[in-house]
Amino acid sequence: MNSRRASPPAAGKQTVPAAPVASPWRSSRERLRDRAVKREAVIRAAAREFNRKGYHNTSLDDIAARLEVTKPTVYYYVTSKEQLLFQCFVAGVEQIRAAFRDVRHLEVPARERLNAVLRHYGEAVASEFGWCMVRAEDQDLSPAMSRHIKALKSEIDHGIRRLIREGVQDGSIRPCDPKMTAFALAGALNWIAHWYREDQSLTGAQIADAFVAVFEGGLRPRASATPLAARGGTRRRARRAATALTR
Amino acid sequence: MNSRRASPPAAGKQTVPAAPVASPWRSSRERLRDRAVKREAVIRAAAREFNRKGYHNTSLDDIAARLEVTKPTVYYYVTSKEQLLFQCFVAGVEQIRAAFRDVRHLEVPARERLNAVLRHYGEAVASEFGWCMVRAEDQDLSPAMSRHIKALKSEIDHGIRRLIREGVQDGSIRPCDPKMTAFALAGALNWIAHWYREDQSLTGAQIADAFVAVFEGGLRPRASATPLAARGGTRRRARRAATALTR
DNA sequence: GTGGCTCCTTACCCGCGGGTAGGATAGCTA
DNA sequence: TAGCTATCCTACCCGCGGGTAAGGAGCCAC
Repeated sequence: MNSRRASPPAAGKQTVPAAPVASPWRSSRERLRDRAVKREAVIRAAAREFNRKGYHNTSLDDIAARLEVTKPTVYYYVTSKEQLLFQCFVAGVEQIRAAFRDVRHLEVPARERLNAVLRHYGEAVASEFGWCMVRAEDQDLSPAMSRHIKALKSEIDHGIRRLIREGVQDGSIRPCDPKMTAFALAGALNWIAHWYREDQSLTGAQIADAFVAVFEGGLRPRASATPLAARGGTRRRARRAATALTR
Repeated sequence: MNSRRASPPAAGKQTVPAAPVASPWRSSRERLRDRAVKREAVIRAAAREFNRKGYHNTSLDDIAARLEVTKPTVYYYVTSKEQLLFQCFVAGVEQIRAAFRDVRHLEVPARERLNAVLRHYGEAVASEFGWCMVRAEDQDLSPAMSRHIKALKSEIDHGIRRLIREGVQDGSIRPCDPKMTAFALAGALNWIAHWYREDQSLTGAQIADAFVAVFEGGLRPRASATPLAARGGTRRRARRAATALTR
């Protein structure tokens, strides 16, 4: 089930999106014949295209063209477009489930475990499967698959809530509403899939780190100042207009 | 340009989604004839359908059926499906722009102004235009409209960053990276559009309030405890397994 | 009452894209 | 050499849905 480690030939990282992704069919002469590898390549290619153009704007001809094969070949490895999306989703979500498993037995406060999960979460969302994982709409899927996906999402959601509750109990997280807090955290991370592009300067992990820092510390200053966000805090203002648009 | 205040007849809030939305064509006899009102009704109906089924899964026949008219009638008020999405987007984003205008001249610390904006932001995302505003993909739009939408989104993004910078300067917000912080905040709020349904218990404003509380305080406890998220914080753990799944 | 305008209809076009039918080719087995 | 299977192809089907053509019913001006 988790044989998703073996990546295809990988002909070096190419930032030019026009170039075809590393494809097992590359030299039509000496074709490899490992079915699983090819099937995986199909799923990866689909993920990339969905990522670039969205599910509905990607045709199976597009995906096939990327792999330098024809549409029926894609259908040889996959039964429908819907299943393709589903597989991409599962590939992405599996990374997050793995993160939960990894921290489950760490002997550190819950907040640190939560942070570790969120970091992997961010990486997964920034990965090539991020789009599919995050934006697979249940309206695009059959009821059965929709249920399946909802269950997986719910599992992750409740995993985060549980870590939050544990953190509140062991004192590493300040008291809060686990449900809404989980929504806020997951939402911020999910949203990465909407703006992140691989050719960006930051990696998924770096973004996740930055977000975790924001979540941990909060906006309000730690030291002293503004005792209760009280009324007349007008003082420091005034030089506002001057500094507004500079840098 | 901002004549978007006048809402149609509004025959009471109906939670049953099957029932048609309040429609000016309701009684086919005495039809109103104010063009702007009808056009607006078309846009609202489109927003509702996009919200329910997504852009690509909504046909113009669906929208027309909701209004109890035929497809060409819809085309009488709108030139294309794309424009429909764009109008929904603008309607939503205008609420947020209004929030920025409202706080611009308040004489309070920047953090409070930011909070006010985020509250309105959350309300807008939870509104009927939330889906369109947040999930309108530029891949679905012509280059021209895509540019337009990007510009509006960028304006909002930079508005948030500016408030954060000002907050850091006036001391109401602890030092942070404005860009990443803005991404985290906006992402969490945008994500509301993915899970919020109108028939839910919480209103958009309540959700936004809860999120703002999380952002402000942060996860780390305020008082004492865990000086620097240091190493061996294993102590309080142990009763973990017992309390994990209770409540 | 006639021309013209607004608004909405029925009936249609047509391309895109998911999905399939029915072979070819290549390699393995014997 | 024949035969079988795995893999990939060319050629096709067909429904959905965006968008249009053309006309008819009400209404107003003169």
